[in-house]
Amino acid sequence: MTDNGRVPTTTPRPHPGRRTELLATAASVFAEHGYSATTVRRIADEAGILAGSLYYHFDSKESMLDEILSAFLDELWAGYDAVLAAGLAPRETLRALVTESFREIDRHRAAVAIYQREARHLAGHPRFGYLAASQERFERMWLKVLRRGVAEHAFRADLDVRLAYRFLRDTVWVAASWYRPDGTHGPEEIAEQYLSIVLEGIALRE
Amino acid sequence: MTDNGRVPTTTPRPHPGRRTELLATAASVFAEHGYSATTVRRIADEAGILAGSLYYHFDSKESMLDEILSAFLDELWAGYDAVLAAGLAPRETLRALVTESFREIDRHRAAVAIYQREARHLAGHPRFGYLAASQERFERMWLKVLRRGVAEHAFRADLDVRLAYRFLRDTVWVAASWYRPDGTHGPEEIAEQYLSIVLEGIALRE
Amino acid sequence: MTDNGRVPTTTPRPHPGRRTELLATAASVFAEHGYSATTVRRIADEAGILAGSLYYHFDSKESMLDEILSAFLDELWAGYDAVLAAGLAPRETLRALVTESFREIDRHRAAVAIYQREARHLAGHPRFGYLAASQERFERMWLKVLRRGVAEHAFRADLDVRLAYRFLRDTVWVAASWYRPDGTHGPEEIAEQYLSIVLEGIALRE
Amino acid sequence: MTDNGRVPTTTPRPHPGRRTELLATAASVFAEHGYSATTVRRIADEAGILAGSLYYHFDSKESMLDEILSAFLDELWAGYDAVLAAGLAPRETLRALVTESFREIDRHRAAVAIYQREARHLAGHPRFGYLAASQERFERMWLKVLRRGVAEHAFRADLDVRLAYRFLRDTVWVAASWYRPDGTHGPEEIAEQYLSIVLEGIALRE
DNA sequence: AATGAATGAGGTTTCATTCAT
DNA sequence: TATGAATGAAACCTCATTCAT
Repeated sequence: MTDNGRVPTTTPRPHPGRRTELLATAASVFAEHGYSATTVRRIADEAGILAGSLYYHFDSKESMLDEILSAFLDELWAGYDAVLAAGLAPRETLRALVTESFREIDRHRAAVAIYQREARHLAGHPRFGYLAASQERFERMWLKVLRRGVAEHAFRADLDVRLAYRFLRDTVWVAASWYRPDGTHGPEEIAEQYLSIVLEGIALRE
Repeated sequence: MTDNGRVPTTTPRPHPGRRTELLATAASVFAEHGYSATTVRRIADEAGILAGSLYYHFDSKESMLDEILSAFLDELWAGYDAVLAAGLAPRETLRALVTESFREIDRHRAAVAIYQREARHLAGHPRFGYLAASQERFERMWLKVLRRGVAEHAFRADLDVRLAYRFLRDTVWVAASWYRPDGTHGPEEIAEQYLSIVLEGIALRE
Repeated sequence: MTDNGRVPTTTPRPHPGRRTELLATAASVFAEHGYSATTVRRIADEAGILAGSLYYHFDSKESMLDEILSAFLDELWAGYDAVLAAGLAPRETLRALVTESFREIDRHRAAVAIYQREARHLAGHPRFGYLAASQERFERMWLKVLRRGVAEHAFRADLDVRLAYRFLRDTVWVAASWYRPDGTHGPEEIAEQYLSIVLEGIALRE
Repeated sequence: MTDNGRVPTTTPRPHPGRRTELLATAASVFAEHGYSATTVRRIADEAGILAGSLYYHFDSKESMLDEILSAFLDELWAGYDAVLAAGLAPRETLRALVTESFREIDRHRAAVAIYQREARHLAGHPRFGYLAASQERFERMWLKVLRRGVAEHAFRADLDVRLAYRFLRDTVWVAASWYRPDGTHGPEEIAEQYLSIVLEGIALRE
């Protein structure tokens, strides 16, 4: 057990299946080129097999996407739920949620990048209805935290909570597009710096 | 009304630019569905012509994308250059750059959205080398402003300028994905609220 | 009147029409790239107009080809008929026919090249039935000359006339693909050298 | 009949080369209709598959052409090189080269016909640079043989070697357009008759 | 005579998917 | 599990042709 609970995803575990490896490959290609610009053949090439062989493991290209996104969201919400269940004060809740988000980026960078790029467009399809549901839940969660924070004088009274919500949402997830974990900073450190800007601003206080 | 039979120039001239119209159509479809998921036929449908007819005006789907992005970047940099030429103090420069960015989002929402989604992926292609160039110039510009601001005590001394740069960059452009100008707030007002968060933070100051 | 009756085709006569100029342009493009690889736009470009404008002058691309080929064949047969009407001996008839052929190559190089390339393929189409007719007439003409020449001891008794016919036919017309009149030799001189090889062979006689 | 259940190897093996079959089909269609008038669908029809299926085997229509021509030229030069390596006298070298050429026509009729029709036009494209190279090598080879023949009194002293070269070149290859091997004469016999005309001429010797 | 814009048919190519082996 | 070959739909693009101006 490591002290931060991180398990590098590159370690191939005993063998929960070729599927998992292939999904990781698919996710990384989707993340790099976008879902619709990614050909099934490209994924197969990257995995060292032929395109047709993927269909032994998956129904379709879409179902790979589906598995990637739903697995990611499941984990994400498990993390969020744990935070929310802790019953912290607004400011601490916000810190914990942001930190948890950066941990998810660290673990599922590819999935987060795919989510960022494709969610709006996919949310319309019935198969991906859970994306829209998740977005709404996400929004409710943040608005609630922010409103409580304003009410309890943790956040500025003049805060436009809807704007702040979008600000936080974008700010956090877009990081997936540049954050590379090989660096010296772990997700918690990055989160800390983000929070410093979000909470205190960049201007010098007089 | 004129005595030489010429129609007043305010009347829509023979075609100040069918191209321009078609590019706007293309941009809005690219923005909505993503470049590679957009079919040329969809653009044509939206424009009320047949798919093949687009090729009277453009070489290829890719060249439409190219024109959209390069026209946008040209305008964007014209705006930025005007701001930089004004020689304002760091804090005011930052305000002006952010405000200018929101104005560009207002004018070229589709182009900005496309840029957001596709730039990283495109920057590799030789044809889109100017995207990479623009990104570097963008980074240099922001880092310079932020560093000067720290040096001149406009911004916090402990600011991680690289992180703040990414923060600003993402924060500003991602707004293109949700900002809708039909609302009551113009780009300047949105910019003002963003700046308030970025500069002062969301936490209540004691 | 020149002493060989040649009129350079590049001289634009008083104005028998834009048609003639355009046909010359079309012929040269067809000759260079082949009929089906030639686009109507290419012809128009070469002529300095837009593709659609060609249709003011011609019904179709095919009708341009038709005019080019039929004009060529008309002139060719006028020349051959004059030779045949002269009632020369076989050997002199052959010389005259070959010489006349080289003159036609000189005047209608493009048309000859087109004919070479496309005749076999076109002869099937009803519209180009005259090509097949011309080919048959051509064959009959040559076989007659050769047979008479054998009978009258002008040509070798062991000559395979069908093979010799093909040999002559190919040999003469293929010259259109390399013969360039800018050189120092006129068509009559080239013909003379060809005839020397055809009649006497290249081997040294002991 | 074998005791290990394996089908005797004379039975069409799994696929010694579907590619090769398809190339033969493509070559025959290209030869008949010309490269650019040939549709990929026509080739596929002739092969009994769908047009798209060709792209499992080949990159493009152009790459089929490329393979056909380069395979042909490789074989052709292997044959010529064997002849040249034999170190025969000029007259015998010429006989052997012409005979070898007719053998190639016999084996690769389609490729030769395509070469005849398209080489000049293609030699410009970078991809087909080897065509130009081959043409130059061809020319050097023939000029050398002819010049040696003149010097060694095998051929007429007054021979215009450049003209004779073109004459031979055209004469030999154009035969591909009419020569059909189903006939009673093999390529060697046709070559013999050609050589008789080329060497001795058609005129009766007094 | 010529332009500018479009049509519509059809061409080449791509690609997710299938399936016998 | 995976391959090799193919399908079939649809994508991008080309091009001869039309037509109002």
